[in-house]
Amino acid sequence: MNISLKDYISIFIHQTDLKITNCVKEQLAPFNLAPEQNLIMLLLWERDGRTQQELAEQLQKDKTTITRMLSSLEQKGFIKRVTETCDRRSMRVFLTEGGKKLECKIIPVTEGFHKAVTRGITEEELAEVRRILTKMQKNIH
Amino acid sequence: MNISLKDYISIFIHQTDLKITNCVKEQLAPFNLAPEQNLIMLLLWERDGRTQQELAEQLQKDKTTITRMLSSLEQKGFIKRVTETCDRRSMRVFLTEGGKKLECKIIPVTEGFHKAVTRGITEEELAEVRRILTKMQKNIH
DNA sequence: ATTAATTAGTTGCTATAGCAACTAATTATA
DNA sequence: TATAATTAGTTGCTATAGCAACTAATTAAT
Repeated sequence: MNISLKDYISIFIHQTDLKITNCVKEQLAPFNLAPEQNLIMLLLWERDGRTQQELAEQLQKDKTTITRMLSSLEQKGFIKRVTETCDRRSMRVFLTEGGKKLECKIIPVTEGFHKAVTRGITEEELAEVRRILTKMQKNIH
Repeated sequence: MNISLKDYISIFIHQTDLKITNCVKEQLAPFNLAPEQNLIMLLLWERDGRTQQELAEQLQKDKTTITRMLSSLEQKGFIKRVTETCDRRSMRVFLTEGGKKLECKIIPVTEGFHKAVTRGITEEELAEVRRILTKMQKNIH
């Protein structure tokens, strides 16, 4: 990697993220789940029946991205969408049986990955990274 | 954002990256340049005539991604691709006049963004973030 | 009550991002 | 030299990611 590019912390963060995402992708592939789809499933395993709007807020993503991720998860048979009767604009997202069964297989993978990625890194160091990244996030707002 | 999701440092890094990328995207939009396309241009402004293979290595990206980014940059008229005579499998990427003219407009934007994102963050803190992120990158290999 | 504004979700567009499979060209090997 | 292996790049596929523009439904304002 070129030195002038590496000097930009933004690019360094971006490339770290890419590597992490690729690794997660690989580990989730056997379960037919993509990394971001997994985040939706994590929220639904905690509590399903959320609206798409709620999912978009919790994941801080555009609603169009959520629509498409849910379409994919629906096609895979992990979730179903039900129109809310009291507000017919809203869609509530529920787990299917297949979606529910996935939980006990995926959680160990997710936890295992987190342990692997933070190996040899102290809680203080993680807190420091969080603190500085938070500062960067605030700087661009 | 949900607490259990926020606890995963990978997700926190991912969301930081998304915010940064969106901000860069906004600043580059007036110049008809996307964030990753800008990285290719940065490399070419430094030295053009690189092969696609070289660009892929320097940006640590898949060659398919590079092919498509270059197609887009070519369509926008910023670069041109020339088949290498001594090895007709290779393509050398050169700046067009339009691509060359872009440099003096873009560099201040890039530098300005870097200054903004690192405002109030010391060199030591940046080095610490780099050190810990590097550790994470190594952990997943 | 009618109109205006807002909200939830979808579709079209573009941009990243990588894997698998492919072509074409070059190099290595038998 | 003929074949095998490698290399550079492209195309098809899927997955993220967000903006603009849209529909449909609901709520607010006149």
